[in-house]
Amino acid sequence: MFSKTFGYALRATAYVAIHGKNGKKVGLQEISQSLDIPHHFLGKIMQDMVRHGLLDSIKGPSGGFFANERTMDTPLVEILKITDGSLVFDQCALNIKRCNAANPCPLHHEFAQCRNGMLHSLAEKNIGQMAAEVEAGESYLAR
Amino acid sequence: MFSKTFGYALRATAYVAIHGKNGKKVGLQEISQSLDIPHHFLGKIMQDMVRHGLLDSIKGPSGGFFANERTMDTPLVEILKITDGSLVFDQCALNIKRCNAANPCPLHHEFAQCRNGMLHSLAEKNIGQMAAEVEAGESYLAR
DNA sequence: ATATAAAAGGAGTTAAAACTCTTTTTATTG
DNA sequence: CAATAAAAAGAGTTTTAACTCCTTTTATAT
Repeated sequence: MFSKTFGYALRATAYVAIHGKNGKKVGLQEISQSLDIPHHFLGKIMQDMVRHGLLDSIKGPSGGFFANERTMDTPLVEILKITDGSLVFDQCALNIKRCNAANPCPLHHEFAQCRNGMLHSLAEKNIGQMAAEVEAGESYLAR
Repeated sequence: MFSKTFGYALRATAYVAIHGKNGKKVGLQEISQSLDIPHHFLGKIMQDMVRHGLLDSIKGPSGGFFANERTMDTPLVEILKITDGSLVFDQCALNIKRCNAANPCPLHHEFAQCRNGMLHSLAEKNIGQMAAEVEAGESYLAR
C-alpha cells in the first residue's frame, strides 16, 4: 500500500521531531542507527523533507536536522504525498483503468472504504501528535 | 497493498468462471485481450491457478481453461495467498520488524483495521459471487 | 586560514516485480 | 499419422524501487 520510503520518511521525521527540538540537532548517523534505516538512502529522503520545508538542516560539524515551526503541525499525509505521489489516492486495487464508483471493479467499494479510512487517519494525525504518542511510550518508531 | 499479479489472477479467474462453465473452454488469447493483460505473463499466472486446483485446463486445439468444482467456492483470499504469499497478512505499514498490538508502530491500529477489513471482505466473497456480480452488471473486470 | 564534520548532490548498482520470447508437451482434427 | 493449436515450461529482458558510493558544498572549531 505504501512504499518503504514513506515508512522511512515518517519515522525519521518523527525521530527529529522528538530529538531535534529546542535548538538540538540530530545527525543522519544517529537517525539511521536508531531506526535501522540505510544511512545513504535516508540521506536522500531527508533532503526531500528539508526541500519541502518539513524539517530544517544545517551543514558542517555539529550540523544536522532539526524541527522547524512547520514540523509538528505537518499532517502525516503530507509526507505520503511527497514520497509516494498523489497517485496513491485513487488507484484501483485491481489496477483497472477508469475504475470508479460509477464503473466499479469488484473490489472497488471495499477498497475505497479501507483506503479512505487510512487516508483519513493520515490526514487527521500530525507529526506532533505522533511524536507525543511515541514519547508517552504508546507506540514505537523501531524494533 | 496488493501486487498487480493478484489483480490479474483475480480478474482472469473470474473471467473463466463466467465464460468457462458448462463444458466451455476459454483460451489465453481471449482472456488477455478481453482483460488487457499481457498474454505470456498471464500464461504464467494461469499455470499457477491450475497448479493450485482453482481452475482446470486442457492442452491442444480447442483446449483452454475452464471452471471446475472448486472454482466457484474459492474465496478471493485464496488467490491472494497464491500470488502474494501470506506475508501480506501481518506486515507493518511502516515496515518495522516485530510490530504488533503489544508493541505497535504509530500507525499499527489504523492499519490493522484497514487491512483486516479488506482481508475480511476477501475471505467472505468467493469467485462465484464475484462472477455473479459482474454478470449482473454491478461491477466490471476491465476498462 | 585550515582541518574537519556534517548535509547535499550526482551517478551508479542491486533486487524484485513485471513482462517477453522461445521451446516443449499434449490433445485434437483432418 | 501428420499438422495444428493450445497450455506448460524455461530462460531471458525490462522497469522500478531500494540502496550504495563518491564528490561537492558549507558551517564550525581550532
